[in-house]
Amino acid sequence: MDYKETGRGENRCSPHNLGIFAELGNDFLGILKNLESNSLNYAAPEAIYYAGEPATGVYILRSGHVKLFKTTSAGKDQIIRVVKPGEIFGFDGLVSELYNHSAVPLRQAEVCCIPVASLQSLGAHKAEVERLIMVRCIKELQHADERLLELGAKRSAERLASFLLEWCEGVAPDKWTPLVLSRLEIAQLLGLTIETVSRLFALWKREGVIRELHQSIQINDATQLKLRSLSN
Amino acid sequence: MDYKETGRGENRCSPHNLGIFAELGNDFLGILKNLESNSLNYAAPEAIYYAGEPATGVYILRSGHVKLFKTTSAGKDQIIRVVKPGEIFGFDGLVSELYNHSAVPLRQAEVCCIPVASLQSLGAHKAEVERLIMVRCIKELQHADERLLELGAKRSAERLASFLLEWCEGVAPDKWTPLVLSRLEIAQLLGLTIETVSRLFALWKREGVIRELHQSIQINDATQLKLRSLSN
DNA sequence: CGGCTAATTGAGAGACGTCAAATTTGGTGG
DNA sequence: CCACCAAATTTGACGTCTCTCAATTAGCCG
Repeated sequence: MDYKETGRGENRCSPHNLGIFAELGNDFLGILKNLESNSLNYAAPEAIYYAGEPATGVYILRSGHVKLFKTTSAGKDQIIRVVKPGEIFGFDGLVSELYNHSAVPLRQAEVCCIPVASLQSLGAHKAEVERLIMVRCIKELQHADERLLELGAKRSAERLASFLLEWCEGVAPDKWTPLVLSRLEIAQLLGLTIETVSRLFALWKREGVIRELHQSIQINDATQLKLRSLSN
Repeated sequence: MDYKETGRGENRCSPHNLGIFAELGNDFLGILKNLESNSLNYAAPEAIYYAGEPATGVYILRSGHVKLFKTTSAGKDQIIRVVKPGEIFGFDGLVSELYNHSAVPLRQAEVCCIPVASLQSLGAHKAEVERLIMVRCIKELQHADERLLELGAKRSAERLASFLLEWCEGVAPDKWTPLVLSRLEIAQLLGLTIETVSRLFALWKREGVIRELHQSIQINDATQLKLRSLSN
């Protein structure tokens, strides 16, 4: 499969796998199909959009992962959120002219792009969509609250432990979870440096709390990790 | 005026000064008046709601300030947001059972409480309200993004400088702005300690960048402060 | 196998936190 | 108006967590 810029498919989004909008039922899916929504493929280093660009589209992630981040005046990145398949992102355009953050795939991402203009012309279904977006927003706000607590009130080990637990949430203890983020990206997410993240990984691997193979991780001792995610 | 618990007025909210909902026009204000929305007064140490309580109401702040915060397992507070008059807060109930954070007035707060149940029975106006809440949410999400950048990627001086600039935003350079937060609360907002905040204040006052009198501050050298809010 | 990038590891420095004491502030009652 | 008290703030000395800088190793792809 070719995910280069030139290889990006510009097809209609199929009604399947539309994540949040699936709740709207097939009625809506039909409508959405008639919108000029495009399915787009992105590879790792290329941006879906940059902070400050005109916010023309709302995106649904269909596969892969997307990191949303802001950049300091010194060029330091802070990852705001990692988007998982089925989730929506980039809805700044519903409120403001420009995107508030940048969006880049972690490795690869297949997204469905819905122009903001299309959402305005939904007629009877507009309210439903706005309700769904409202619900999604509130949930994200709650998630942001949690992240603010992490960054503002916790130490490095607590942050990393929380992150790993969340990342591997719902995975069987003996199963491997692909760690799509590099050390740098984990550091940028947790407000730390590559080195501190690396040291904690090394320590916990030596202690047998976690395991890592290729690009995947496994939580060996969840109890211990939960312990370390708590402020003592 | 008595803001003690016992002195809390339980009147209907007048249609004036309803902040975000004002956009809905008088039509809606009439409807809102018919809802069982209560005007409530709170004084500093008493909570409007606590994290984990059933999220039964949505609030509009009519006067004063409210801090929204989460508490660590170690009892450390992180202030998520400071609510200003006209703003809405506590809309977790539209999505989840329980409040996700706690809400306490900084000094005093007059709020309008709208039961979630009432919002559900708005009929034709429900969509309008949900749209307004969606818009508000997106804006708050953008604000949260900025705060995450502050906490994750900036040093103490940069955080405090940004905060002061935002707090005094739109105030004439020779006017005083009431600093409603204590040193502790500023520290809890910025993810620092009382002492570091105090030291920075002392330094900047010595340098003549800011001034402080009673509980009010004034930015003497905005250029210098902006300089210090940027990552170097 | 070479060459590049990511990750690891070590040593040292610095920013911020912690602890404790001194000082100021604001409110209260004489 | 002043004295007094409790709480908030300031200030200092010190500790430590995390960053910084640098060198080494591991992983990956042609």
